[in-house]
Amino acid sequence: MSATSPTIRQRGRPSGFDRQTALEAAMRSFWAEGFEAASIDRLCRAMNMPRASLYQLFGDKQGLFMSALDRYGETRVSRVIAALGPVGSLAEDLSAFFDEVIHLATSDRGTPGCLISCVLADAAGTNPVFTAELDRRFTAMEHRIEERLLLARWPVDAKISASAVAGMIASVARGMTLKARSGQTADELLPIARTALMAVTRLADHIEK
Amino acid sequence: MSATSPTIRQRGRPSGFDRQTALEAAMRSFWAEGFEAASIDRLCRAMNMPRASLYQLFGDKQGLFMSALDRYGETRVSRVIAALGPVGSLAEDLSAFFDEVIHLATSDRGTPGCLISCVLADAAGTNPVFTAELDRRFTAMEHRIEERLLLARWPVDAKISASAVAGMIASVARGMTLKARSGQTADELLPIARTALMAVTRLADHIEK
DNA sequence: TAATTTTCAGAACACTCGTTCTTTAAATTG
DNA sequence: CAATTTAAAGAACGAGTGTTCTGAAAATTA
Repeated sequence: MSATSPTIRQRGRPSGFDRQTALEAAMRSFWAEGFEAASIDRLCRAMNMPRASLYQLFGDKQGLFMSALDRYGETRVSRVIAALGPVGSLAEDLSAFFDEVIHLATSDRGTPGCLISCVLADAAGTNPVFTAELDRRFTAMEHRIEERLLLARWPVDAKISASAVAGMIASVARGMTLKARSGQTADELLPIARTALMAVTRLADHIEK
Repeated sequence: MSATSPTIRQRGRPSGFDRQTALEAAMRSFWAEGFEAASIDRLCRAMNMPRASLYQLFGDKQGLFMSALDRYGETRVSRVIAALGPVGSLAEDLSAFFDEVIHLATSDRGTPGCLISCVLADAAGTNPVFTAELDRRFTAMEHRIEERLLLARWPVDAKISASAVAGMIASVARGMTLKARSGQTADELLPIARTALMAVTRLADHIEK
């Protein structure tokens, strides 16, 4: 064991909460209720964290939400991105991508839809910090998809550009999470994914320069 | 002039607001700020309507929001639906459909995105009334698109069903309104629409039973 | 003009909001 | 065992919430 081990005891009273567990709980609260509707009172209770610690760690409600978004990106969006591989063929990876999107938006009845597409998008209406954050996360996702398309030799000078196709794929995925928010199950979303996959495949087969 | 004309004067003091104008203002407030963030105080000011009249006419905040959704459907969604025609070919009508979606979500800087996809979807997270309303409006839109596809002789027994394609088209449209919420302009959304249109066209050309 | 009816303007209400502060509790250090 | 340090628990704060109530204002009817 190293002397500078990260598990050395702090000096004062040890905290009774785990930061990651607390952040997971906050993320889920925002996801279920929305940014405005999630109250600090309920957040503290769900996080098992006293108000003082919450404000010391995250600054304010907006800061907590941003941290919750980070955790969402690291634990949820990362799985969707990872499905893009490259693992198999483009079609196989896109299919896996959509499967992950559907799983993310429907697997937990308490948190339907997507934290970014359903909650952050609402909050982005008037808050410029959230608008920028939404744009950043949307753009990052599209770049990952575009990269995967280019890796599958999508012509850079095609009439329908890889970035446009990536934008369409991302739009379908987001639209599907909205449907999940309205109570649709995974089974009901699958046909949409299959259609989008088929459409992209057909597009790839008939690229005109 | 008929004796039972709808414009006969009321008995007491006339109201100083116009119901449709007020509802338009309420709709725009919710659209910009979200359901929770839009306060009754600001709503009354924007609607030029006293609190008492608001509560008498709409019951409560939720009732006002539902009425605002109705107006949104009648004045905004109706234009998108109308573009489906049938006016020209399927491709032409779908193109017009996407044009209307883009216009709806980007034409007014103060109300980016879509009231249903960006605001109602957030509120639907925990409120079952809103969940049901979101499902109803989503389903209605998809049925209209499916009807248009069937009118263009989309085979009822196709491997990729008309309802699945309609679901995909609606998903793309909704995903585009989310992008608009993040600040994207009409020009930036157009490639997504063009790609979706091309994809559906390719799909229609290669339907396997 | 007097009585009646409806609306208006805003005070009032009971809460809840996000945030800060104070006191007590629990750990380590010397 | 003190002294110190950190966290916990929750009271406190001012502002804002959705909603209801009250008295004055403005129209019509008789």
